[in-house]
Amino acid sequence: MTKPAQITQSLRTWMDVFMHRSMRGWSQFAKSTGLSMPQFSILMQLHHKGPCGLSEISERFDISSAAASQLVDKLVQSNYLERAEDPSDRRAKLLRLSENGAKLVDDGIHERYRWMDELASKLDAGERVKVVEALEILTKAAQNLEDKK
Amino acid sequence: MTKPAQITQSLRTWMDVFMHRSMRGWSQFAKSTGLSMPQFSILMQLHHKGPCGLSEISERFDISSAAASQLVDKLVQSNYLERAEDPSDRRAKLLRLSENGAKLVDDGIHERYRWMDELASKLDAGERVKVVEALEILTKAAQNLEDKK
DNA sequence: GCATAAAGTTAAGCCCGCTTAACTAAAAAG
DNA sequence: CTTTTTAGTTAAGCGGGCTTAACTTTATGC
Repeated sequence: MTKPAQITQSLRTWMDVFMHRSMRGWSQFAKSTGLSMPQFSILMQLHHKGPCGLSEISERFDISSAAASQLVDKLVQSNYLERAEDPSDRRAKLLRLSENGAKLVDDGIHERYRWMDELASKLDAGERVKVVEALEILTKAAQNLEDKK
Repeated sequence: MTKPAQITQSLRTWMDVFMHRSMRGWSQFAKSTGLSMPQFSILMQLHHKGPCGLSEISERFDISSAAASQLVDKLVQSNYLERAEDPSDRRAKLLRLSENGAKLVDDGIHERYRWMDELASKLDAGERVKVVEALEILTKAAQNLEDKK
């Protein structure tokens, strides 16, 4: 740890470049779908965490259940979500991505990956080895950090 | 290039972890300031690209000049922005961050960096060297990619 | 069984961001 | 000097997201 500032600086610079670029692509895609950001986020969440009830939506996004219900309703009407009864609790609803919704999310994810793939294609073999190794270190450290909380 | 999938996979995994985490912190901070996302984005943009006129705002965010004018007006009234006359063109206004606005942006950036710094602190010396090297490769490649467009 | 709690829905109302349209003022073009 | 273009503001109106409040339906605690 002779130069603690170095790693900090590298991470910050990379973060700036990376955030700037990927946020741009992300919001462009969201805009192109015609969905609002909250709507889009709900689809993404359903994708990552799987089907869930409405109460989970309202908790995770920190909005009232009324707001969640309305957002979900729009997504159901746009045919991105299916809202079924939960057989184990007839009060609850089971929300899941429709075929249409799943496709949209996949497209969005693919869009986010595109730039990364392009970036990878610019690296030579030696660079790739180094990058893979470093990213595995970072990913692992990040997951440890997350788990401890 | 024996395994083209490997680097792609590493980049994607890291991206998922990284995006998830930094988006969370970012939107939490935006919320805590009481500013809307468009308002916050304008401040960030002023910080990164320096003072500019209203027309640049409307172009960069792809909104009408009326919308930009209204957003800016709120930021001026909240004392985050200064709106002065451009001495070289009396039609134009010169928008710049106020002291207050600059502080807010700095806080936001610092908040975004916090997690990265924490991450860095979990690495040992050998890992840091590798990470620094890899991030420099990536950052450089990203900047090349950007310049060519 | 009955009271209470929990899951969702619906409606009224608010603020926000955005657009179009009409306008003012200043610069540029002729 | 007059016309046109450019920079910005203001107002009306729309749709979106959010909240609170009132309500229905189903599960749970006692």
